[in-house]
Amino acid sequence: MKPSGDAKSAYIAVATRRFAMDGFHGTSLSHLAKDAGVSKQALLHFFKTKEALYAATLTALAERMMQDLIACRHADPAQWLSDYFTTLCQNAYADPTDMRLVVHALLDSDQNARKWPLRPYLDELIRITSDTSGGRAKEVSAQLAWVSQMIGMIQYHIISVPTVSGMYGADTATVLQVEMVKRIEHAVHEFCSN
Amino acid sequence: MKPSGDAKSAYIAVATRRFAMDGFHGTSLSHLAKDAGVSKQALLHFFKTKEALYAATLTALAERMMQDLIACRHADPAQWLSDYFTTLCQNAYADPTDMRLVVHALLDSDQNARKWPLRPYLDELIRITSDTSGGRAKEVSAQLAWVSQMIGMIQYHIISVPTVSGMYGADTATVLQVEMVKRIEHAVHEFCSN
DNA sequence: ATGCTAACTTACCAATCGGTAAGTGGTCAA
DNA sequence: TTGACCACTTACCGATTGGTAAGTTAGCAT
Repeated sequence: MKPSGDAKSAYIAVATRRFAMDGFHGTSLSHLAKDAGVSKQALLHFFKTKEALYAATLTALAERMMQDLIACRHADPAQWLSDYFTTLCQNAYADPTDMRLVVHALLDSDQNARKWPLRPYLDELIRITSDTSGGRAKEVSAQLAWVSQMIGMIQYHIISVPTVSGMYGADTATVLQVEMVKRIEHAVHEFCSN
Repeated sequence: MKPSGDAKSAYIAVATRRFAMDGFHGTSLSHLAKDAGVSKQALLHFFKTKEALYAATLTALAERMMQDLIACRHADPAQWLSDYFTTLCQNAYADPTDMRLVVHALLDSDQNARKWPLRPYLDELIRITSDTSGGRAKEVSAQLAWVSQMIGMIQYHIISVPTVSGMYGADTATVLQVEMVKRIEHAVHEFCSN
């Protein structure tokens, strides 16, 4: 028996890297096939269209994000958030793929916003936030705003690393990374103890 | 005499909108020509390649960003930053073009990072930040980190508006916008009076 | 009047795009 | 053994891509 699920998820992995690097329009089925070492139609056998493959990568991304969040679970919600955001940032330094994919998807999304798979992840983040002593004192919209701010500063920071490194040098970029993690911790602390 | 500069900047304006919407790879010369109401070769007459046109839009973008920043000049640097960041965000609600273009450029940039035209703008932002009472007490890397955080949260927030609107509804998105401006003001105040 | 140049146009190009059609070879249950 | 099915291949398709070549038209200095 051929390992059907394996091949499929292997294709998704390849597509994830490419879509994260070059975006939807910058990625062709030929490139993906070449990366995967198969013919273009091998991909189209599992995913009827390029859009379907893209959607599959976004779904897999959403599951990964949710798992990473749950993996950081902590009794103290403030500690949970602090751990999650800092590790999210640190991991992205080693591999910015997922962060880049999210931002690409945000820029693309008008057509796929309705079936956006990251909503459960966002809802969970808001729920944790509302459990903090600072979040309990605020309205839901304020919690959403804060979560949006945190995710925004991290993901934007990650995608700007190559540019910052090109503009100010690799050394400055490294120092910035250390400083950024400090700012994340500071932001969580400042929000949760308010 | 044909208005050479006018046509050229008109093409840049059209390209700016398209590139901001669909990114470099998602935009074709045919689409741009159609938008501008001329033939494809009219664009190639002024810009030898698609990349050259893209670079021109980024240069124009950088000048616009710098002008907007200078336009908010204020004797008190903290007030200057507060005014600038809030108006930047407010204007982007009406027209997110420039913010989208910056993010697209960040995702693209590996090849064009060396000649990135937004550096003077960033330098000026850092200079203003270092003039604040909070900035004076910190190292340069901390100022860069804070500026990066602020720009990141604003630009990411802007590009996520369609998605948030699709996920939580237009009403929630509107409330989020109001809340986000509050958070910007809060962040400036918190940093500058530290 | 003439020649030069800027600002275009139509015509055309090879390459690549996403996707279809029609097989091919292996594994499986019956 | 047979026949169905799965994972995949080669061959091919019209449409579109960025870009070249060769005009064409207008204004302007001489």
